[in-house]
Amino acid sequence: MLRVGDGSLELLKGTLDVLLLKTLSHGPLHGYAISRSIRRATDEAFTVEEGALYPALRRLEKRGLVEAEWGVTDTGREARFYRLTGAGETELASGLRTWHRYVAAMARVLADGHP
Amino acid sequence: MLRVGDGSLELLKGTLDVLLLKTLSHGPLHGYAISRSIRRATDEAFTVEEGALYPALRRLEKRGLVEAEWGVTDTGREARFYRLTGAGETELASGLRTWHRYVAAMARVLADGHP
DNA sequence: TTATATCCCTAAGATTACAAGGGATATCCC
DNA sequence: GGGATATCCCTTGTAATCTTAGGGATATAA
Repeated sequence: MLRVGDGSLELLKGTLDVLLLKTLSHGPLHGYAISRSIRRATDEAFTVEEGALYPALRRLEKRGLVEAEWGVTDTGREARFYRLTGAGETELASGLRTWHRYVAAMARVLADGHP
Repeated sequence: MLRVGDGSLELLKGTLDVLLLKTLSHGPLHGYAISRSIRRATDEAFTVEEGALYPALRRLEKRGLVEAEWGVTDTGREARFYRLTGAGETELASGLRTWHRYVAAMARVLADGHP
């Protein structure tokens, strides 16, 4: 679970979607910028690999949670910008609730004295 | 991610081990009792399916984190009792730290205003 | 005798992350 | 000019681990 070399954690399968949706909730970003944003926000704890990122963005697009559009970055490069849709916002809210419930449930088990 | 019918959550792949180790840290239990303990502690939020539970216990056993032994339950039934080993305690401590770092990293992304 | 709870287990299927590639361009520095 | 680095896109293969869906057996209560 823990990667030894750097201090980065493996992503738990199922949490990437909400990370992406949340990151896009501040405004459209291209894949590379999304990855950078998450890496910086978590102080390198989360590094979103490209092999996870792009398939995940495709999944979200297919589900109608994000929309993609080609554009040009600040640095003058072609890039695909992803934008959160209305359905994406709804899913984000749901995902946040689910995550918080998950953390609460974990806390109940991991707290001492539940048997 | 969310199962609609009941209020139970799908387990994120990778969190089951620490749940099991923690549950066993209070003393030896057999599989069925472990499952029941977690279900009750989380107020039904987590239901550990048998198809996940037994393979997970085998993995932990193979890694030397738990030891198994046949015994008899309070109700007079044969059951395999799992006991946390020293290595299991160490792994539990490590798993707890990892989980807390994970939650903290998630929180930094999911909090408003990180871009 | 039927249902429910208690106990064990496996096999197939799906999902989803990582690893490891490939490709292209801009910019900085020597 | 040339090389390294950062910026951008993507796919394929692999591994891990969960859910679903079974199978089997016994005790007890209705």
